[in-house]
Amino acid sequence: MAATETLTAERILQATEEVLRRHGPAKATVVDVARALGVSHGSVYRHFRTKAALREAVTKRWLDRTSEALDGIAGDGSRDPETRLRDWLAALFTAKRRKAGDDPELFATYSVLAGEQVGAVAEHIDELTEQVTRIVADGVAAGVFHSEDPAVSARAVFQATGRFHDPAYAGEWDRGEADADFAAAVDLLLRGLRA
Amino acid sequence: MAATETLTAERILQATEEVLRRHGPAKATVVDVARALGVSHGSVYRHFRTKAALREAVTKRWLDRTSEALDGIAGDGSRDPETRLRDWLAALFTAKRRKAGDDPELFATYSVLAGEQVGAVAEHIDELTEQVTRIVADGVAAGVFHSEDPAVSARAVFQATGRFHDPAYAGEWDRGEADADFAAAVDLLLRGLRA
DNA sequence: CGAATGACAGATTTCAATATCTGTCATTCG
DNA sequence: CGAATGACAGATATTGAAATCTGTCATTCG
Repeated sequence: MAATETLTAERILQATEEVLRRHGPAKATVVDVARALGVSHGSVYRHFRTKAALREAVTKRWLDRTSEALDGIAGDGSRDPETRLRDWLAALFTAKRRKAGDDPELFATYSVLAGEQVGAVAEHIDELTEQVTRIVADGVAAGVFHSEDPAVSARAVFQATGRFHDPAYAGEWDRGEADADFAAAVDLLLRGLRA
Repeated sequence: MAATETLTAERILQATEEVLRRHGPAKATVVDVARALGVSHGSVYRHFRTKAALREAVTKRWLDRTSEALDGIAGDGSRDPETRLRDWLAALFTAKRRKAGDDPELFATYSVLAGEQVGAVAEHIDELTEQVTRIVADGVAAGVFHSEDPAVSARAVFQATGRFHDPAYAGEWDRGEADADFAAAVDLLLRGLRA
């Protein structure tokens, strides 16, 4: 964190993540971030108008990491839609479960941030739902799925699997039934989608 | 609340509900309950060993009211299983939404209690899932549903509709999309269940 | 001149003293 | 005699004064 480098939004975001990791969401202050960077807090306010804006930017970053990883699966037109949807849902569940399990405190921290940044989360969910819509639409085009409206079906699939990606349920992802429940949910939903 | 009546568990539960309604979950104390009844708090402890036990009893009562209302629909063998399942899910959603909308503070209070009483909630969920299992099993018997294991399918249906009954989502039940989302979810799940 | 500072007002958080609560039990009451 | 009480120890919650934080802006620095 050499104070010699120019102060950029990017460096501030990195420092903010570090402070959040160390202090948690409640105790992470703008002053802490400035301290970590060796600058005055006034300088941070030059790049982010408010603390909320800074938190939102950090949250967006974190959410985007998930979206990008899944986009590859959703966009892979070479594989059949049913497998792709199964893989996509499994990848989402696995990624969330891993994050929650590996570093529960950091996951909890970001869950709190997500709760604050309703707008950013809504956008993220829209992105993910859009990915599912693409898979469903491909399936309809290929004649393997039935759907009046792929966007509506995708939304239903995404919401119905909420238990396996919504942080509110993170506590249940460790329990033994989780995998069986997930398999049952996916099987039922895919039966519902099949032409 | 005449102090002349004998002190029964039932009277204590009624007083506790009243105190919870007035003070909310954080500020409702055993001393408050005793005060409301015009007795010493020691007397309350004669009927409930701990404050947690008292809260659990109140929570169970509240949860049971929901279960009973739905049991009638689940058990009505005269109607076809698909309609029954649709009605059951709609009744659950409507009941929850009405409670949350009519008296948001009381609903929030009971949601907090439910969060404390994980055991009681688990039992309640088992009861509800059992009701769905009955409907699914009837459907399989009648040849209108397909399911390897009605209990597993019922669990999947119940969990997949969590967004429409889990208090964690109460904030979204008012939003305009809720009804369309619910309809889409139920349609997709029923397509998945049909033989 | 634009980037960074730090003093400032008002809002929020922390902390320690104080008050209240939980759960027990020897005693009282009817 | 069984039901109810209230004093008590330890745990928890409330309170208000002091410390810290947020966001602004006139001033300094390079």
